[in-house]
Amino acid sequence: MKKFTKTLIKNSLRRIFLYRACLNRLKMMGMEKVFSYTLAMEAGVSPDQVRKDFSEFNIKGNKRGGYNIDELLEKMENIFYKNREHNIVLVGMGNLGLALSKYSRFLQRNMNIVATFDIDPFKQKARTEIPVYGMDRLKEIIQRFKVKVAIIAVPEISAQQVCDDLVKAGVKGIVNFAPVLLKTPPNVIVNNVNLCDELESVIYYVHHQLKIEGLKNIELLYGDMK
Amino acid sequence: MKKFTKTLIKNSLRRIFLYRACLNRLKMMGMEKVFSYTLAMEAGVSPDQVRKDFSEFNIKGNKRGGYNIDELLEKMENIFYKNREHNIVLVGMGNLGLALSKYSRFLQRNMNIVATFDIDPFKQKARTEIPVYGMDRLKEIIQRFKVKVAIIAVPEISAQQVCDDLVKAGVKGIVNFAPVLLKTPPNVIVNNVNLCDELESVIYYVHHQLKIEGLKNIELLYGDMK
DNA sequence: TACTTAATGTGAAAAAATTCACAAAAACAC
DNA sequence: GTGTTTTTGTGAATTTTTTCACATTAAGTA
Ligand SMILES: NC(=O)c1ccc[n+]([C@@H]2O[C@H](COP(=O)([O-])OP(=O)(O)OC[C@H]3O[C@@H](n4cnc5c(N)ncnc54)[C@H](O)[C@@H]3O)[C@@H](O)[C@H]2O)c1
Ligand SMILES: NC(=O)c1ccc[n+]([C@@H]2O[C@H](COP(=O)([O-])OP(=O)(O)OC[C@H]3O[C@@H](n4cnc5c(N)ncnc54)[C@H](O)[C@@H]3O)[C@@H](O)[C@H]2O)c1
Repeated sequence: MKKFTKTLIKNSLRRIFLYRACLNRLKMMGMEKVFSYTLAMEAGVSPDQVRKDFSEFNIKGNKRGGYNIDELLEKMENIFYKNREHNIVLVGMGNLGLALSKYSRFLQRNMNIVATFDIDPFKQKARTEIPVYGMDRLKEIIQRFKVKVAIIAVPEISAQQVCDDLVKAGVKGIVNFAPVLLKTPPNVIVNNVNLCDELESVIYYVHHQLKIEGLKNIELLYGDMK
Repeated sequence: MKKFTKTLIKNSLRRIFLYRACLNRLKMMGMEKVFSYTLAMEAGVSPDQVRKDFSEFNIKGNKRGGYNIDELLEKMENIFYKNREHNIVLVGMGNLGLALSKYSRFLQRNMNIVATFDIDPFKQKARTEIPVYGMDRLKEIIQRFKVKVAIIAVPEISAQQVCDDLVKAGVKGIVNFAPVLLKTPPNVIVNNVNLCDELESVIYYVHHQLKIEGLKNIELLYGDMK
């Protein structure tokens, strides 16, 4: 039986995002070029991995000269279709939605939240500059702005309904913050962000690490018994 | 050269979180047991994968009888050390920090934000019930509550400094929302959550999908030319 | 110009993750 | 109780990802 999944995000693409973040930082620090070694150090991967990833996306550098940071960044922007503007909508203007709507980095990266929606659009209107609409205008506005990607920040219980409405209105990609797995047609991409899981996975590793450290201490006490 | 990374989160563990979310939902829908097939459908993976993952974490079911949902959930809680309470701190009470501090699901899952910190602790004090302290009390409170895990929601520019302070105070795991890669000693786990990247990766896939669909249409127009 | 050095880029090898395939166990049927 | 069916659990096979290794290229040097 084949996999059912459709939300898989390739490791190499994930790392391209990572490299870009590193490059931006290195650039800010005044650097103009990098070697795979430098970037690898910065990103926490191996230099081979960096070169292999670049190879996959057909990014070329200069033999012995490394990579020009600006050129790299530009190539990456192309990968992300960054030249174009992307219109986004956000559904659910509660605590999280409000924070996201104020997040300026989205715009810095050409992702423009053109409208937000809430079942109760009057609640947050005063606290934000982005328009807040009722759900009845979802389809109209998504189509007007040719929106293809949406953020869901409504309670768990409403998420699937909102998702269905978005898909009906023509949305093809969703970042979902509600802790449910959304059901969508196969041509609609969903990226679930589950902050509880992120926190819990850290707790998991911390406890394991502590356990391992504890065991090491025991070993130190009793010596190597192998 | 070996990898430098230390923030890798194993796929199988990620999926255990996924399975738990699915199981909770299935339970809510009134189900009491599942087969690997059912859970796989729900989680969007293959049944083999489910069984293999369970095998890795030494979770056993009943031949021909599938798995009892409650037992599964309990075993998973053990994996996550869920029986214990986990004290967490949150640094940075801006837009995102405020939303996170109000997120009730953390507590539902035994993760208790015992205190929050901000360079300007008076700003948000009125808007939240969790105490907001100045950075001068970080070490004291972390040690008093035996906090091992922290959330960073401060601006990019301050994140490394805050991270260093947390590590000095004894924190062993960090969920970082600032879009920078933090440098930590090897025994400190960092999980970076980059919401821009999550959004951009969806945009990437949507555009590729659209491109592929476009190509398919061209193929349909011209027939199979192989 | 020729020689040395330092980096990339990519097939090949190794490792890791996933899928296959089937023996073993349990439930059910008669 | 015997036979059939269904599902688990896990080694083996396969696929994917990562790492290795080195030929290739460019820069520096004398
Ligand atoms: N607050 C956080 O920090 C946080 C963190 C991670 C995940 N989440 C998740 O994000 C979602 C929102 O969390 P929140 O804390 O902002 O909750 P919230 O209750 O503050 O906000 C939810 C908003 O959605 C609106 N809403 C409800 N039903 C709707 C519908 N059918 N259509 C349109 N809008 C609707 C509500 O009016 C409200 O404004 C939840 O699923 C939550 O689990 C929140
Ligand atoms: N707002 C969002 O939705 C969002 C989304 C993704 C990521 N982020 C990231 O999360 C971080 C916070 O975002 P925000 O929108 O909440 O920003 P914000 O400016 O609203 O909040 C930052 C808070 O950190 C505090 N702070 C600044 N320096 C500090 C220091 N040295 N020690 C302690 N506290 C300090 C400030 O007083 C402020 O309250 C940023 O790094 C941002 O990139 C935010």
